[in-house]
Amino acid sequence: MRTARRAQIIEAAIDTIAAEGLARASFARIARTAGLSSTGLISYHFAGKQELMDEVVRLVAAEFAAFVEERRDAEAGPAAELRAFIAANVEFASKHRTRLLAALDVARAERKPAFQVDLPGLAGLLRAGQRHGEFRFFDVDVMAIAVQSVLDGVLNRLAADQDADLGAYTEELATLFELATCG
Amino acid sequence: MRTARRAQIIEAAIDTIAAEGLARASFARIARTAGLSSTGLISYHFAGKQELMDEVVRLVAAEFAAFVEERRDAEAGPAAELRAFIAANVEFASKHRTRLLAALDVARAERKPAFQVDLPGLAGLLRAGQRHGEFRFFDVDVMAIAVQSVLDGVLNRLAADQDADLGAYTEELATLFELATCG
Amino acid sequence: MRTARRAQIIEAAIDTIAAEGLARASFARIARTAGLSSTGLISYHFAGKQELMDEVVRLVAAEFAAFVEERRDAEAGPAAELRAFIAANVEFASKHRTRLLAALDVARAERKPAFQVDLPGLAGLLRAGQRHGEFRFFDVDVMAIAVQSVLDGVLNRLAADQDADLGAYTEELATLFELATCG
Amino acid sequence: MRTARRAQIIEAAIDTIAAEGLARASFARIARTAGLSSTGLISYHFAGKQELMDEVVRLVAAEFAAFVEERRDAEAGPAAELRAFIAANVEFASKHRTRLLAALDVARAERKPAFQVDLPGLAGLLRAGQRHGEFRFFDVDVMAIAVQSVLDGVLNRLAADQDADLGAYTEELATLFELATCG
DNA sequence: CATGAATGAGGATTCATTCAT
DNA sequence: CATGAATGAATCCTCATTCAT
Repeated sequence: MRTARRAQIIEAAIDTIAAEGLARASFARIARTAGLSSTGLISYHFAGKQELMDEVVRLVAAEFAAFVEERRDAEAGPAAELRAFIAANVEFASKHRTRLLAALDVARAERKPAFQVDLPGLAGLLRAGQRHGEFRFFDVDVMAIAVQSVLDGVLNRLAADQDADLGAYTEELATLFELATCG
Repeated sequence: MRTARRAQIIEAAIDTIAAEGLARASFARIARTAGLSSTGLISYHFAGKQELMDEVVRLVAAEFAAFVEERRDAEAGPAAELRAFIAANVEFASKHRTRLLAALDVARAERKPAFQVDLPGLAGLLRAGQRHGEFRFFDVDVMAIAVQSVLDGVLNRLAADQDADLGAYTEELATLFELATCG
Repeated sequence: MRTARRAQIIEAAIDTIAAEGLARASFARIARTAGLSSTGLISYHFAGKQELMDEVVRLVAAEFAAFVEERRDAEAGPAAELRAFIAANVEFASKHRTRLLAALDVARAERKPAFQVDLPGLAGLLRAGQRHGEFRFFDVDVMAIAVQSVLDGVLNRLAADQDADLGAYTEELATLFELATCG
Repeated sequence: MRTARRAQIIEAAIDTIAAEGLARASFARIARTAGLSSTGLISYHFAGKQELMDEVVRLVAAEFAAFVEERRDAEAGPAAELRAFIAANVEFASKHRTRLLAALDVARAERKPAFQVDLPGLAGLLRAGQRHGEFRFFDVDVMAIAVQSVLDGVLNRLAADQDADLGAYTEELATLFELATCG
């Protein structure tokens, strides 16, 4: 099936980027990772390298969004939801380090904010908290960027130090933003 | 003079990376930017592409550190100092977007934390605040990463949207971390 | 077919080395000789220049060994066999000057004895002759080197003077070593 | 003095060729070996790389010829003189391995018989031996090439195995050619 | 669909040589 | 004389992409 091959190649691209870095993720190396005998197959299934890279970002962003969405509990109130959001982020970053790392590499190289899709949701959550009176009045966009950035930074730390204490990060960050938002 | 040419080439590298992206910052393009007649001249002045890239990061990191250092006021107390640190960061990012962007591109591609040199200083500041009783007890390393990451995120935003309101960012972030640290 | 192209490139390499010298046998010139449209094709078929050069030596050494082997007559006795060996060498050098010249160029540049593979066989022949009592007692290794070197020298002469009298060389050398070995 | 600098550069060229191989003996490396701070100086003192290489061969060939000449004893008779010639050759090769190796590398790359200058002298010696009746009638040119080639081969062996037994080689080769010439 | 050969542009780097100082 | 900067051609090699089979 067309879709299966595409998926296989995307996976190989992710693995290659994570293992060797974006700069060394050539079609040749991706094909080798995928066990394909020709780079021609990649060109056949993707319009160009750009499309393959776009798909890498798109796939991981979708997985990420789904993962986070699953762990939301809209009825728990904004503060609890923010904590859940942070926990879900750290958990995803920890469980799918490779995928996230690859997607961020690509997104950064293209100078696009990694998972733009996510930001509106996060901003909405923050705005809701302000309406409920649970959050103080801050610039929602700046706070959203802040949350996003900090989670990004944690991922980088996880990339460098695989044995970092996951639970500790979650607690520290949840507290940090609890204080920062609730004033 | 040796130093002048090296500096010129480093500047051209910075401009090229900022304008075209790290992936497209070849010796040919850097030489063109610098107005050199040959890529050979770059190789003459630098041991290899790696050295040139290292110098880009080193130069900007040094400028950045000096800029921030100048704006410190050690006698103002940790909280005020943290605020000054954040302000200096945002100001540098705003005034030297191009340079910072280029340096971060390189540092990220090498999967090295961008300006690692800075982190110890920041961590020291945070620890001092805790000793003074001005800051609550948080994990200093996580908080340092958080500050760093958020400033990183701001830079990215600045890269995308050149007209962002600088003062607003500074105020928002200063408040954010004031709350987060003082508890 | 993979093998055919490789063979074609090896042949082109041999011709180029023989015609222009090893130092000028670049991929570009080899590709031109072979009628290829790109040096990239050479890189596609060989892991690197080293591999191509190794194959040049390996191919010619194999042809040479086969040629000599065919002309051996183990039942004729060591003295006659040595003569046959010398004759085969001169004949090969004469008939395949180009190939031998190229292979020796490469082997020499790498400071490896040209056809090391051959030496053991030659040494064996000499030792057999000593056991049979047909040869006097000399240092087998030195004599092997001597035979090899003289044949090398003849090739060089043949390279410079294409019209040299083949038969005369064979006779002279056969007599020379007959006397030298039989004492 | 002009001559002194030239000599210094030639020596550096010899050392570089011997140490790194002809292919890697660039002006840059030769200048480094010589302790010069610019390759420009080499170009100033030599019309081109060709001239420098020619001088390497010329110098060593002259030293070699002088060395051999000193050890000749024209009154000892052709056979003894040939033995002395061989001994002198092996001795020179052993004492000045580096220089000889470099010169031969250059000469071979240019497909010129290494020390053509020497051959006439050797041929004369052989011819004299035939006139005296001490040598049998062989083709003088072939025998001269043979002697030369064998000594070449010995040098190569010495290059690979620095601890080879010098005296043994001399004895073996002297005997070899005594038998070969006297018949 | 898949293969592997082919293409040609572009990559960093090394080279001998020139020249102003 | 000596220096070191500059030049531009040439080096091997990798790349994404195309195409016949």
